[in-house]
Amino acid sequence: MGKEISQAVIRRMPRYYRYLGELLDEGVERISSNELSVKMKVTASQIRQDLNNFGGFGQQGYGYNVQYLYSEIGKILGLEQQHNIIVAGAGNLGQALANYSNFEKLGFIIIGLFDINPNLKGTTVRGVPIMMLDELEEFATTHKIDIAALTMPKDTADPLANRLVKLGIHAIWNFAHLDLDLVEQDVVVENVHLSDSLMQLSYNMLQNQKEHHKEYQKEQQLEQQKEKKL
Amino acid sequence: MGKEISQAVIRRMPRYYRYLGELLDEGVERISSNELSVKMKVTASQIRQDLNNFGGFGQQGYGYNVQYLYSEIGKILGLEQQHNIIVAGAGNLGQALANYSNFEKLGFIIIGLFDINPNLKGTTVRGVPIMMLDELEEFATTHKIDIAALTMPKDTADPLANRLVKLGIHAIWNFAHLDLDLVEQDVVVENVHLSDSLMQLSYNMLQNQKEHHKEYQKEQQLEQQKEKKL
DNA sequence: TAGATTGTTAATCGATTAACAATC
DNA sequence: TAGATTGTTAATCGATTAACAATC
Repeated sequence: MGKEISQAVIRRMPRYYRYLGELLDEGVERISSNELSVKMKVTASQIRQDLNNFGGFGQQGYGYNVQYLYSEIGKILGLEQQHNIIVAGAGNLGQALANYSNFEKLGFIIIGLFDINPNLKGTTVRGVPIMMLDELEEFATTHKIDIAALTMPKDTADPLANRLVKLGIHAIWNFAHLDLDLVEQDVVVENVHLSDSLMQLSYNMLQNQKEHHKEYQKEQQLEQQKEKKL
Repeated sequence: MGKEISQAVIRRMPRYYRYLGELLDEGVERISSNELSVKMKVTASQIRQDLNNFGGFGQQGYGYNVQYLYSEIGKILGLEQQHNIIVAGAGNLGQALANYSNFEKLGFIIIGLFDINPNLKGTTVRGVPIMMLDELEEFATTHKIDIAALTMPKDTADPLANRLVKLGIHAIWNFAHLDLDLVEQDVVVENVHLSDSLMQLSYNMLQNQKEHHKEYQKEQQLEQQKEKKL
């Protein structure tokens, strides 16, 4: 019952949320799946199908109320509750995350950074304290931690992830370039593999170039044929 | 002819590449699709299908030569050529990218950071110079730029992206939280939307909790039934 | 040669799109 | 009421898995 909603659908929800947020800012009150589909460059059918996985948020003959739909998608994505995040690894990436104020607007609050570099001990990033990793257990007893972001080198990620899970953290935002090998089940992991993303870009660049080259060759052939005819 | 290979397949290629690299480091000489499928937690069928989009890299009765397959996938992903990257936005994220040495191992070299903050002018990150955005055009005439990473605030992303495209850069690695609106076609864009990723994590956390709650309730019911019987 | 394992075709499954009756 | 647009069912398309003949 309540068959699982596919991750393909889930991945699209934040994008809907973003567009609806923009419409809200622009003061738009209502929008039809068709209008939205044009803006977002997807089919209206997909929008309606996606939304109806979660319930009927629209009204025949009217469309969707932007404010209402926006807040409903927020609820679906769990944004009405605050999420406390710790970042394991206070290197550049970790500090970049702590500095990124947009997460806060969505209710994701970074409450602490952890590292092993003693030089960082006691310093802060945008008011967020950097602590030593061996203070983690103590910190966990006095703070509610919902999500741990892993931004440390990949060779230390596995044991640390398992240590975090033991502390009761069941959501990991993994920036380390490996697939975590977790002892315990039912931990939610979201991977951000930047080099994978870069390689995908690289592949698509290459394809793009190849297509160009083909087109160029075709043009050349046509020109040669023209010349022959003259 | 040569029907397009789906992005679903492309997205998996870097992961194959990563696992093969690890096997190579471990000195493993050959591997069957079945062995690899166990390691990677995918089906052997998928591995063979994916690879055969690009050609027959294996040998019946033997499997795949790790070294060979690794290098072939590297070629497919365009890793045998160097890619020069500039980063537009030398904030924390931009600097984090410049500091991340792993990209270099894959042939992605960050050759310059650009920002509008005059305090950053003349400074460097890991030897990479930070320049002012108005020096961009000049820099482009003297350097080959393959990829531009956008890490600046989203309201400046669109015009800058179009400015980059005009300079002949046709690959954009977009970290700004919007869908770029590009005037010119045939630009390859790879989006990294960190807040989207975080929202997906949030959704999955919520689902996970709900399932737990259900299981817990079931257990409670069972216990109550037991008690009644006694 | 016999055994193993690929490459590839066929079957299944899931996701997207189209169509339209329901209804505001 | 007539027009618009949803929610939903049906049709199509694509991706994944299974099966097996080809072949090393």
